[in-house]
Amino acid sequence: MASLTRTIERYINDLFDEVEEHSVSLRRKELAEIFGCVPSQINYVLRSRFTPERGYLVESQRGGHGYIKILRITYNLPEEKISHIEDIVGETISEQEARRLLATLQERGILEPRERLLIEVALRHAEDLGSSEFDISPYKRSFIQAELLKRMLRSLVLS
Amino acid sequence: MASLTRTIERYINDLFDEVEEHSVSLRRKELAEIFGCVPSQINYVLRSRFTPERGYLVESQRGGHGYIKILRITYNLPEEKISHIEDIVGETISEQEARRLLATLQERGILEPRERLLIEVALRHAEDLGSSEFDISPYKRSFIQAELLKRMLRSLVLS
DNA sequence: GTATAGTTGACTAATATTGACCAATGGCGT
DNA sequence: ACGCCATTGGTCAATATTAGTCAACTATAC
Repeated sequence: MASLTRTIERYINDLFDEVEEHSVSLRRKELAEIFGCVPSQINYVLRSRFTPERGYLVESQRGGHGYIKILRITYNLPEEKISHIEDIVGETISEQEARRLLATLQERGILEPRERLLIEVALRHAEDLGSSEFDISPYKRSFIQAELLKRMLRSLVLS
Repeated sequence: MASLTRTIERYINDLFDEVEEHSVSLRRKELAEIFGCVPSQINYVLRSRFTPERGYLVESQRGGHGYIKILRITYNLPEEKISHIEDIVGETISEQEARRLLATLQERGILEPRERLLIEVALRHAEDLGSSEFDISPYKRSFIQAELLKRMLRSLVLS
């Protein structure tokens, strides 16, 4: 049994491929009927899959002529991409957040698999060192890892 | 008695051979039932065998329709190549030696420029942290950097 | 005999799905 | 203009389902 959420996510991604635009529009109720689910399921898909972390923004309007519009974030300059990445990583980052971000970046073709691997190895090394070798607090470890991650991603964007 | 961990490891490796893909997907609970063990045993196998350092990445999701996906980025790690890395890098390494090694590897086409960049950034970060943030001796810093370098090169299985 | 690796299970955390209730918008009748 | 109300999307909480963590215990290797 396939996951409803993933099915709807794929459907929306296919829409993006078809229109070849930076945005797609849809009607929540219609989409829910297509997939035979409650309308709020669509909100769940948007909230969990089409987030800024994954490079999307969502606009919507209620009432008559209501709609949902999904925008794919684009960058005109490398600096914009860097600042977006820095926003997402933030001051500190959990191992889980970091891994998810890397998966997304690979998914979007920003990172090669081998590059993702190198970054994960470096983060893990920092974690190992901070937790066992030295006795760094979890907060500071996540701060250090955020800094390392930002540096590595920054270097790639500029290369 | 063959170890459960090794048995499950072989099972997953066989899956890779069968599907001839870069990734395989599992359900933790199913796998545990196949081998008649507790689910957390699967986590142990993943943690100890399918690590980034060995060229694998693991993605997973909890909840409904949860899964575990193992990605094989690099593999076929011949023991002699790995020990070769250990020999070249050694116990400690200076920044200069590291740079020279990376330049050579890139010239030989073993490392992509972006991969070299990632490694240099990680080494630099370790150096910065060890010298200014904490107060680590130069010897220990070069030891830590050698360890990091070896881990990153090992993950890519270079010779 | 000690250190390392493997095994187990109780407890924790995250994700997907559903539905009842809430909020906003615009058209239409007055 | 105003207000009703049909229409459209949003929020939240309950529940089921799945994976993760951690620490104690056992087995194996040196």
